[in-house]
Amino acid sequence: MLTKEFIIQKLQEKGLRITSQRLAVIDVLVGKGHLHPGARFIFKEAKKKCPGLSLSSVYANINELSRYGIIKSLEFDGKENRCEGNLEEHVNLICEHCGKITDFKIPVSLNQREVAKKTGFMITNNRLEYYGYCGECTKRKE
Amino acid sequence: MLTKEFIIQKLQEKGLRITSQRLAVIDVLVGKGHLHPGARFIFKEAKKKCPGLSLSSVYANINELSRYGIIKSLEFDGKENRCEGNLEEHVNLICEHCGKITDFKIPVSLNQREVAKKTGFMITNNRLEYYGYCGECTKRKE
DNA sequence: AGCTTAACCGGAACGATTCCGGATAATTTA
DNA sequence: TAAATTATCCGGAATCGTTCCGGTTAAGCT
Repeated sequence: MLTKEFIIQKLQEKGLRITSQRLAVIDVLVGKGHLHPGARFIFKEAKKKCPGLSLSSVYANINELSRYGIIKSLEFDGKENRCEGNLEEHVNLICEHCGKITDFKIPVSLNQREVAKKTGFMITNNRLEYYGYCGECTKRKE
Repeated sequence: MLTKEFIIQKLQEKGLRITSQRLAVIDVLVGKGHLHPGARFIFKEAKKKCPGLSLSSVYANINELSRYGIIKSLEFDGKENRCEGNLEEHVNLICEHCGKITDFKIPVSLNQREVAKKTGFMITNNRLEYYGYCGECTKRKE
């Protein structure tokens, strides 16, 4: 699981500064109950701890964390991007109704070597998503 | 494989009109050698056969075809969306260097019932992507 | 405490997509 | 095969998330 301490350590290794804005953003990213937050949500939440925070700084921080492989940024049809801290191979279950994103560990993962052998394609990253309706929204529908 | 005739038949079933603009767009979508075209590419190509074509019509057609499940629209980080006609479950191998998208049949697919049983999530659609470098771009790099 | 410069801010710019209202043409009906 | 209906088209304006910019602030080193 992604922790504040881990991120701070990583940032210091890279020589990046630990600013109050950055800490506020990180707090939201590692905060419980709100996995996969979008930029607007991070902005709104982080502003509580850091009132002067600007939206551009939120984006700058997301990009920086993403560049160093600390988080991953997922983007969706027109909608805003969502951040994710779980870097293990998994499938994202995305609810079309409420937007909630749940991680699902893959039982069998695609063999990257097999792909490389058959196609010559060298895999560096992945994005696996199933769209549909989460348990709660399925119940509510009935 | 997606054919022009198949699409036209589907459209007629749904009571949609067969216009010259629509045909030009479909021609690009089913055209050989250019799988996964983006809106701008479709616009540019389709304009050759239908000079008066507008970009908004291209988008309208993509949306219509997508709404009826004839094609799928994939979108990427800031970049433009890409259309795909292969609706069977597969992984898209996306080259970070040249942007080429190759389909890769999945040997073992995730069991949807298993997901539903464990999480209550009802899958309706999926998006499976591996990012990296295609064979040609890997060679070129060396 | 002073220096360097990464990080910040606000607002303007960007780019893909959508929305609009009037014009056009595909299809149906007589 | 002409008239009627209305889906589709067009061009341009609007939208919206994200990025870029130039000037300012403050983190971290000496």
